[in-house]
Amino acid sequence: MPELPEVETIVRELRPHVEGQRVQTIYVDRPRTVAAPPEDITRFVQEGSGRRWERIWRRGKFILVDLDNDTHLIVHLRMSGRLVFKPLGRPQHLRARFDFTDGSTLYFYDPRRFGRLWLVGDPTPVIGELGTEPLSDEFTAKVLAALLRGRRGMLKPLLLDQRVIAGLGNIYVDETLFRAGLHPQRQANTLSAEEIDRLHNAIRTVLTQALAQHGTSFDAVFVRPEGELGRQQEGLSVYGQAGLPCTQCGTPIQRIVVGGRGTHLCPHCQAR
DNA sequence: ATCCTATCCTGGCTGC
DNA sequence: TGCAGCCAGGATAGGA
Repeated sequence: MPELPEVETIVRELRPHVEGQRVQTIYVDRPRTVAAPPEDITRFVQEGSGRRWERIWRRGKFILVDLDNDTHLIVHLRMSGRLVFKPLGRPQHLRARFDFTDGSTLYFYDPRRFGRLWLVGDPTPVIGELGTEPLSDEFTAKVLAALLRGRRGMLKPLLLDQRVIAGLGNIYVDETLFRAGLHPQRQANTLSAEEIDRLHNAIRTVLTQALAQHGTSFDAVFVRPEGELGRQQEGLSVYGQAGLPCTQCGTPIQRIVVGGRGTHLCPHCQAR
């Protein structure tokens, strides 16, 4: 499940190989894979072919490629998408392929078919609603406090909302709340200044540590572009640890459902 | 604003 | 061993 650290890892590792490259041919498996132009493989292939990839970057969990004609290729991996330089998936899971003029190829695999590709003139309609970048300098405790103000819903669904903070997913929200010592079902606007500070700190620390480990390859869903795995799965405190003793206090880690999402927590360290 | 449910999908697991 | 059924999960849409 690629979240911010995984997507950032992918972008960093793709960058030296794809920036400056020109696309010769594109293959797309089925109309559904193309979000824009809507389900139009022909136009996607036509307009994307021959273009030079000027710059690759990330916003939230979206991967963006600025093309030489002022258009943009956008990729979202959703649940199970991967971008790799060598065939690293079952052939029937191949959703798209970009062949560059130097002979190299970028493969887009996605078993669950939730991932999407866009080719747009203006990326704003795709990424315009996204909230703050949690690792940017703009994301301060004060900004977080403002985001929590007036929110009467639960903390976890709020942190998962990409319009509020862009890039957190199920794994890192659970890890963040554990680190901050906060219960996922806490009402968001009831946090003290000290708790907001802890939460702000936890978000940045958890994401930074995961990034340093090149992401989490939990059940090997996430694979880096050259085939390596991330290492953060070894550093998880609560996600996927149900029944195991908490690293802080020994209490068994609990799994509950919050907002329809599997949620992992230590009932002692994260009291209500 | 918030919550809940459904939808999209398939691999992998559970239980019989 | 085989098979049916269920579930995870990012994002979005629709209804309450």
